[in-house]
Amino acid sequence: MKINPNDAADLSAQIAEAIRDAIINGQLIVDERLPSEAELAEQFDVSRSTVREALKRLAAQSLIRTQRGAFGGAFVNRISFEEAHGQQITTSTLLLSMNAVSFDVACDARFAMERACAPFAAEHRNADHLATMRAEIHRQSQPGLSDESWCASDVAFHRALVDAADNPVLSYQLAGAVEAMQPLMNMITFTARSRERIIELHTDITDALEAHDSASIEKSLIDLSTYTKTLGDDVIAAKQKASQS
Amino acid sequence: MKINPNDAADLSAQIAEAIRDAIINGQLIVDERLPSEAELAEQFDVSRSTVREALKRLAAQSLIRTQRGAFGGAFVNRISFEEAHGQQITTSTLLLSMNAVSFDVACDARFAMERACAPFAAEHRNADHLATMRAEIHRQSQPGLSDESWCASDVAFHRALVDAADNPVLSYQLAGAVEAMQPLMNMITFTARSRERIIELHTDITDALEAHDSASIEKSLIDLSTYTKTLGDDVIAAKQKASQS
DNA sequence: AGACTTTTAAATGTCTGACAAATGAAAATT
DNA sequence: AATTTTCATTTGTCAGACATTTAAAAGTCT
Repeated sequence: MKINPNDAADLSAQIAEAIRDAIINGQLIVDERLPSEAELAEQFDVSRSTVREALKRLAAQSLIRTQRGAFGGAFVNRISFEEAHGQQITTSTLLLSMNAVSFDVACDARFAMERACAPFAAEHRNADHLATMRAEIHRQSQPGLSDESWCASDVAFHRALVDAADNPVLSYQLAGAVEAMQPLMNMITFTARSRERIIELHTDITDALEAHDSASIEKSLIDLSTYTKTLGDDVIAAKQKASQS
Repeated sequence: MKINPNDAADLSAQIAEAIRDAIINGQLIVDERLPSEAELAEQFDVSRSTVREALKRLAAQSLIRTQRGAFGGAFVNRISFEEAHGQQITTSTLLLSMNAVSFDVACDARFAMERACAPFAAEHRNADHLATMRAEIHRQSQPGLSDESWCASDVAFHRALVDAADNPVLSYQLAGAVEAMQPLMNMITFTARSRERIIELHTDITDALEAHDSASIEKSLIDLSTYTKTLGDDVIAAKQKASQS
């Protein structure tokens, strides 16, 4: 095996790419052991350090795992939903925080995706989902709840709604997206009155879910989206006013 | 700066995590230069190789970029939608291929998310989007189109629909999800008759988009999803029959 | 024979020191 | 003033060494 020499990138990046390709197109299958670092170094005709840097790149993407000791080595990793989820959140969170995404755009995207799972949630929801959601609503109605706890409960509520769709692919994609947008959502300071309104909508959503009424879920989610955007606009307006004075 | 010594993980992983945290919580801002490898080695009290492995981990996630030469170094990278998109596709593709996701589940998820952007697409679509979609439909109706070209055109069509929503966050999330599921979709062998039916639905979608008719877009997408699942079931049934004989 | 301990080989993790290559600033030259 | 050269800095790569971990293999004891 030899690396394309006319490619300008670093050797370690090229080697990482070569191995990544081999994994993606199935030349290396799950749990298969890669050659040892020394062997790879010989095959690619580079030093062991360079091979190691390449392997660390792959490890950072959960494509491989390494094990020390005899009969250890680097193995193709079966990436789990949890790992993928974690990576998606890191990437998406940074993407949003670094690219000046407006609150409205993020809000639209978040609730649009959530709405997508309404029909499935309405069909597959079980008692556990409903219980979780009602428990979170109860928590949200506690007086003196801190902003962090409020937000955490909000995430848990929506997470339960997404999970009710009983589709791991949908859960993975949506939960990642929703969680990544949380920092943006946290810009909002929730007053007692706005909390009350949101709890109202959460209750509507849960009731509709219990009644298998997909259309009502979607309607309430649209209302929630609109209301959240209003709150966001207020915050922005207040900020602008503060900066002017 | 010192690393928690009671943590069992590799030093390079710990250092990568420490720097990643610093980036995520804003202690390091975009385009800021990190200390040189030698300085980091001193700060963390490890060798330069270990620091380098940590930096390669971060580079693999597009969190930093490096530049050689005097006044070069590692800089906090402003992750772009393209980069994030690419990473999401790699992760999601592997996740799906390695975890035995059923065709129906993937199909449901894919079309559910696409449906989510229908209202926005209906509102924001412009002539370019419609032109792209009609061009792809035209391509799809060419006789003798190879399976690869057909699939590529299908992706381009749906990509245009997603982009019509004019929401970069939605585009990023959905395009990534749709693209990641493409390998699963490619299991299907599209006969002339099934292509005809899909083109019909694509035309319906485009017409509805032109008419700003969100409900009809959603309805056609549901039909398309149902029909695609039928095709998938046929393939699976044919496979089972083949394996039995 | 079977259970336990010790040895050992193989692999990753880390460190040191060196040199190559790139790169932009500063100095020297025209 | 413009151009060229020098130079210091930094990443990229290499070679070799040792530490640590690990499971198989060999040895030992009951």
